[in-house]
Amino acid sequence: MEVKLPTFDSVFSIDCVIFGFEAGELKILLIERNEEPFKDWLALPGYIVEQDESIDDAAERILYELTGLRDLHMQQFHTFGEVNRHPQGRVITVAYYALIRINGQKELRPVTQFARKAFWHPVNELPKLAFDHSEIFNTGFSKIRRRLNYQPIAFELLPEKFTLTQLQSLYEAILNKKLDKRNFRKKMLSFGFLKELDEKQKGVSYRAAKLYKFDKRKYAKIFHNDMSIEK
Amino acid sequence: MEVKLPTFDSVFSIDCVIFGFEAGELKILLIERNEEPFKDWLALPGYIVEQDESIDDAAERILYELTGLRDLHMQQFHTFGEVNRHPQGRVITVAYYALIRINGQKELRPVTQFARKAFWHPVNELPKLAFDHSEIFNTGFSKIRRRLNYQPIAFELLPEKFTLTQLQSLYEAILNKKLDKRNFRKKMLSFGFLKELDEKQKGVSYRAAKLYKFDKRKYAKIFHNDMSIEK
DNA sequence: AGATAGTGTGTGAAAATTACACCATTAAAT
DNA sequence: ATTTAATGGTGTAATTTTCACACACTATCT
Repeated sequence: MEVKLPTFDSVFSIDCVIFGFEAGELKILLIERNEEPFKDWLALPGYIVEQDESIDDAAERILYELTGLRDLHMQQFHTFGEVNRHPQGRVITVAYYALIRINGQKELRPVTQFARKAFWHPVNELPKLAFDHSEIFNTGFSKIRRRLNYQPIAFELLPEKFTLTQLQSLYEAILNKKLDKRNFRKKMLSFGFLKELDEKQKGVSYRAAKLYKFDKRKYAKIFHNDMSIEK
Repeated sequence: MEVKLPTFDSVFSIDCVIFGFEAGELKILLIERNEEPFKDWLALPGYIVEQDESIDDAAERILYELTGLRDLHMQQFHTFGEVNRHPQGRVITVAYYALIRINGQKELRPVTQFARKAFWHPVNELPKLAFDHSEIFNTGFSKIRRRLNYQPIAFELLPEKFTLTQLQSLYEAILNKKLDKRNFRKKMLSFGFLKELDEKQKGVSYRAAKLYKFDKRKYAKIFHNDMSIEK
């Protein structure tokens, strides 16, 4: 009964596409590799899965080790399994994405020697990346663009308190198109999950904008099941 | 320079959720296992990936070996990587789905001894399945339900020539809700990718319905980029 | 006091969605 | 020949959603 499974002489890894938003620009997290192959190249944070950890756990651990970032909600979006992805052998990779607030405080500090450094890079004008990481990035970017239409993922990229203009410019950055201000506000507010605060922006040299919060509880109530579908 | 990659002492596999539509019912393809563990249990068609084949190729091969079916367009939809999914060791599984016309002609005939037989089973009242296959099925089913809203996947389940009533009842089976006949027809026809044929249904004991075809070329023209998104 | 930069607001037209019911056609049964 | 059972096929009005569009207000800086 205790049959031993055949083993698979290959490597199983994780790559992470981590989106952030800063200064009106959408960015992703890259590392500078400190190991062959592709030493000195820029790459997505990624590494090998251990045998006794789930892939979700591995994704968290690996991102932490390479960038110092923790406790993000990462979601897998695709698995890359072509035969010749890696110059040294068969590697199968599950790609994850997350969206987070870029936060000056949280320093990006790799805790392994495998990455020399980690930093944010605008998604426009990405340089060539190691392996097939450009393809992985593109796949991930299309996924979140689509997901933006039916999931409240944008709020994970903004500070807790944000203005409607910030929210709009984030949508514009992800969708890569201009939106109409009045229609955007009307629609966002009509969802009913934005909570208007009694606070205003500070330190700006123009009329201060109202601040809003994303109200998870209301969101959950409103969209208990799904958003779309007609009769 | 030629660093050997560490090997991963684990198994990498594929499971397939194959949807078909027959007699007004949505069905999936199951096999009866002929090997431990879970010998004699019902399961999704699935097996181990070889080292020199891509995961997409593996999915095709495995489905063929277990069921005799070939040349479907399978798409991966999720990777299952919990540590204790398999009683005998670490197994990571990429799950694929496909939608196909069930066709009496094409016999389901496993070509390996690993499956005793393969057969279609209605998605309602699925029995307990081996491993975590029930969870895999559920995940896949939600995916296609969502994808139905923005991709023309339903046509893959119908014969080449179909009636609008058949199309509607398929939508109803997937979405698990009744739709309004007039609105459904109006909407479907308004897309402009259904080609009305000069033919009618035969062999029915009531008024014969017009037959339609899905016109891929027109579909591609109309939806070159994407369907949704507002301004 | 004036320049600057971004905030905040409403309406009307067009399009899409929804609700809703009856006659037409065919084959089989009588 | 007539009836029955089953499904095919069609239109309209009310409602909701989407879209296009422009200007006055406020805070700060000089």
